[in-house]
Amino acid sequence: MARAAAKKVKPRKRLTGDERRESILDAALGCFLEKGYIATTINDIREASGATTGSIYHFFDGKGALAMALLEDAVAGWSGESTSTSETPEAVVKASAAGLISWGLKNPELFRFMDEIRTLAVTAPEFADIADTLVEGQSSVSTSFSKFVKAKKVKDLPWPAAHSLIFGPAYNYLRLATTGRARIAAKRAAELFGDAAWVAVKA
Amino acid sequence: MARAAAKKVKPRKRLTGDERRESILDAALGCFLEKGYIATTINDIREASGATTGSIYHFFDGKGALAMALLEDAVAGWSGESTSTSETPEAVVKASAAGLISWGLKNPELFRFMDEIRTLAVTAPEFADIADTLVEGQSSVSTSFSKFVKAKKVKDLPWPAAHSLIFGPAYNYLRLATTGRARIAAKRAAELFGDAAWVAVKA
Amino acid sequence: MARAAAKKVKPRKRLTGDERRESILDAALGCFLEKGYIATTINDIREASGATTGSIYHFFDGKGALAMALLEDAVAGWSGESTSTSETPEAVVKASAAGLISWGLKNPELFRFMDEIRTLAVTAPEFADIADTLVEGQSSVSTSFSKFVKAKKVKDLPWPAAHSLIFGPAYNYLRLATTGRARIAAKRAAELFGDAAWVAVKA
Amino acid sequence: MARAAAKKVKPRKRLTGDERRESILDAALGCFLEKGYIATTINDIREASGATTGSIYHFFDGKGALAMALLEDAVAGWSGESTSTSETPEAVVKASAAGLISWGLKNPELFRFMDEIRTLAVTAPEFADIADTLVEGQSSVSTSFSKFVKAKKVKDLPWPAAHSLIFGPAYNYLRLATTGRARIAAKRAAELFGDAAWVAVKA
DNA sequence: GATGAATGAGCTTTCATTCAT
DNA sequence: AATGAATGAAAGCTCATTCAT
Repeated sequence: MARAAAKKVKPRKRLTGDERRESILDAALGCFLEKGYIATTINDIREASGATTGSIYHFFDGKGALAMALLEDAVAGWSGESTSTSETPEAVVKASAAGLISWGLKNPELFRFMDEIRTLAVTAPEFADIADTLVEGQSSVSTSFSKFVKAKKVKDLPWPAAHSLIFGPAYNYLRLATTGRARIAAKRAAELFGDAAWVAVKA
Repeated sequence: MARAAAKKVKPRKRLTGDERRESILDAALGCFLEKGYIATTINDIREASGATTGSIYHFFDGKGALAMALLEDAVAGWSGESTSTSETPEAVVKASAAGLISWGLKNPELFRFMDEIRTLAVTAPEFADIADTLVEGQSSVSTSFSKFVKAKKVKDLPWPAAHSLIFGPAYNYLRLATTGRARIAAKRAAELFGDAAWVAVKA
Repeated sequence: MARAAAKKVKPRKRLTGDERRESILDAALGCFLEKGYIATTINDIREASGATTGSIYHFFDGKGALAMALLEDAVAGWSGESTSTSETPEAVVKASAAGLISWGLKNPELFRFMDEIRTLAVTAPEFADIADTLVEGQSSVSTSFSKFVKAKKVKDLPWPAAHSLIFGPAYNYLRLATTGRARIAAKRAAELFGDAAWVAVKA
Repeated sequence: MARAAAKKVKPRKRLTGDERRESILDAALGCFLEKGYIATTINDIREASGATTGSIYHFFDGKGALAMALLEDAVAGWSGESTSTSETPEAVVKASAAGLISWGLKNPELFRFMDEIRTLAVTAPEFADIADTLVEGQSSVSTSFSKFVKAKKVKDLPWPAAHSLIFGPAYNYLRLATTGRARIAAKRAAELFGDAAWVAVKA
């Protein structure tokens, strides 16, 4: 007896290797941003990218590897935002906090994604490598800060404490803002938390 | 149709409802702290508690309900730690930040658990109810802060911003400390972040 | 640390054995009618009756036994409805079909319940005993029909065929009516299907 | 976090998608007929088909979807059997009832399956969509009947009543026959119930 | 009689990953 | 390089039934 035929497969566009790789990355990013890393399945990425399961595994070592590839870009983007034109302690500190705010408010879903991975990294071994970066952000500020301490421009604080004073408020605010619990104009927020960071650590 | 009749069973220690309930909660807490909420399975809790699957579901509606029961305790503990003896703006603000630090350093695993659930709450509907509490902490400080604003004792900031300035550094520090990235004496840390909180928001 | 106390138990009204038995039967009937036999759990009955699980099993041998107890009453009710005052072939046949309609439209949920059990009885051994009754209804009509055949008052049909001609339309109509697919005035429907039954089998 | 990597597996016969799909459908049908839809588990189907759980879910959305796929075939078979060569009222009505009988006696297990699902559909939401079709059968007869009413060829009855008079006896008889309670030669039965249907509704 | 905690096999379903084609 | 069928352990959860108290 005739049965409903298996569902028709839509012909797939032929892409070069690099294009396919990119399209998978894009799709993965979209999925991770939209529904979170955990809730995203390989199948979601397959559907969003138009690639096949096998293809995804041909290019990447799995869900974790996809996340890692994307995180590196994300961290780089955040880094770029935080660069100050001047090298004075005040400028560097302010730019660090303000940059985090600017970047986070511009990329709220990316921020949430990073926050999620950061949390997972505490227990998931696959993210152990990137955990430090996610928790502490770019390390260049750490280096600068040591110099400022020696120059007595800022309080003599261990880096974790300084990091918390500089980035903590901004990070906290982004958590509120990216989950719809706060909304100040981005510019004002960047200024506010930049100033606060400097007040908190200046000598 | 009918489920297979129960087979002969090895007799199990008979506990009263409350005892069993407690033993399940304790086991769940242990598992969540050890391997994280997501990685913990009902089976883990079953083994750790000595209860059976059915018993766990007899007392709780599932993994989420267990987490919720535990979180209420956690929030209560944090709340208790943050009470100041005085009601002056300075005392309240300092106690809030210092209390979070004290509680978190005393209960590092509980803090990590809270932090994990807070992140999950962004996407997991089962934690939507408690999300606000986890993100913003006790709301009483929010009320007090409004009064301080009217009395011109603190800066006129929207609560999300103020919350970030007061709790952000402490929260950030706890994240570093509870994952082995920082270690200052608890007392000094509480003082440091209490003072910083006050400096950040005072008028 | 204090935990939410186990939920308070509302004091239970003390009933005599017979009262308790009745209350369980009533609750079971209500549940079966409302959500169907399969979808009803012992827990549903427990909640609806106010009895405890143990109590239910003290009085009945399980879900199946509860259904059987109720079915006997149901069948009796149906039987009662179908009795004709006269014993003429026409009166008996008409009363049989009309009685089924009257009873079914008066007890639509009970009809659905019986229909459900009848279907289950095909594969579920626990209902094998009652299967015949559920499929064929009261057997007294069968006996009468044989006599009518001998008296040449009705067609000479094997009982299954006669049963189908007499009860089939009514049964079919009840299936439509009790699932919201038909609605004729009960009286008219009883007449209609009574007449049709007689036309179908009369010699 | 990550699911345990797949272990080494025993190689399984490789089938094309369609072959595997068919083998699963066949196995499901066999199980449903043998033990009933409700009593059949995915595991039963897995064992009967030789597919793995994952494979079954790869092709179908679950037990309900399997039943639906099979039902479509069943309804189609029934429909095909009921087509009359002539379009006169008498031919159409007779063919409808006789066709149901013929199809049902040829596919007794399929009829039982349909009957089971029809009953379940009353309460099971997953079958709500197909419920009407299962209860009322093919709708084309309904359309024809309206025309016959207008042409005064048949009694002026609402469709549910007409449906019951036409199909009710046949349906009832099939229920008896497919559960071993009746056995008339198929041809005679088709004639008998075809004639009865026409007598019941002709003007 | 009455209680309700305890049982645990069994259910449906998910999904990261593999690998024959 | 690409495909997608196949894998199968493991997850969360259900529920008729038992039995110590």
